[in-house]
Amino acid sequence: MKQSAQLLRALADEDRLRILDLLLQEPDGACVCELVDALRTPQYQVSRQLAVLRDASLVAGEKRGNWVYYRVSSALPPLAAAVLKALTANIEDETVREDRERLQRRINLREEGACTIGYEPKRRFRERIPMVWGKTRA
Amino acid sequence: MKQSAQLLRALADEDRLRILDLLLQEPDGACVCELVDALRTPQYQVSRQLAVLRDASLVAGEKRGNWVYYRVSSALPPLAAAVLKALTANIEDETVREDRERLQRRINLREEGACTIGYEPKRRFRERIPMVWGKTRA
DNA sequence: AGTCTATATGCAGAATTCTGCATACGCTCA
DNA sequence: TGAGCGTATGCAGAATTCTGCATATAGACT
Repeated sequence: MKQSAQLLRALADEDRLRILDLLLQEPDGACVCELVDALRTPQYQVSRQLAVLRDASLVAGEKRGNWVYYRVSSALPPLAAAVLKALTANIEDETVREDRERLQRRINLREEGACTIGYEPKRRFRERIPMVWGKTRA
Repeated sequence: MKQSAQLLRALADEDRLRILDLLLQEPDGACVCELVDALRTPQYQVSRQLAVLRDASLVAGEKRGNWVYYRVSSALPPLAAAVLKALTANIEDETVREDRERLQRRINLREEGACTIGYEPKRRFRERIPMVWGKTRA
């Protein structure tokens, strides 16, 4: 019961729900800068909410080069699964729609399946990124 | 999305989950003093948590004489219904079991379906309580 | 009328959470 | 090695929530 309350607490935040919704759209993961762009929320906020979700075992992050790709945990507690299912069921939400659109646009900018651009000011494409989905170190 | 977060927020508390669990056991309602006894939590706390649940439209209260009987709202938002269903599904919880037992014992003390005793110190039975489920005034 | 009883709530101080900034960390590339 | 980048986090002040007490309110009895 106490655990359930804690779990619900981790879920009971609009930003975190938006993040989870986005990650559910991208089962293979999305990196933080992609989420930042989609949510239009400061990077440190997104990182913090991800930390909360991570502590609750709702998401997992994997580092690939400079980027960290997050995805929804494969084995969600039943309660969390029920919540997310019920959540994504009724989508008349403007915010959600826009978030998803922005994420999709951002995902389309990937090169060979990997994020290659960062944040606004310096946003320039790089040619040739050695690591693509694989580990960095040989 | 924002509404969902608010709803989850109302649910994300152990005491409130315990209350909801108890009220789900007693579809016809339980009065505050019965909940207080079952939860072994100060009366003002129970009243406050009930107020939170009431504000979230998760429970409804009806006054009968001095007593107020609460029950789970008949038309729960789908998200809340999903949460409560998932919650009451896995019951290996010691706390929940004890809560339910205490409530059941307390319910058994009712006379003609109505609560007739109050709180610990003065707990004495009264004979003849004019209002039973019905309105007080003739 | 006055008293008693069940429930609700105002309030102040404690505790927790939120917010934004600045910066730390780890990695990559020159 | 040093600069640059994506990400994480320490920190301080603001804001919110929690806690317990005391009391208010409404109804029911004498």
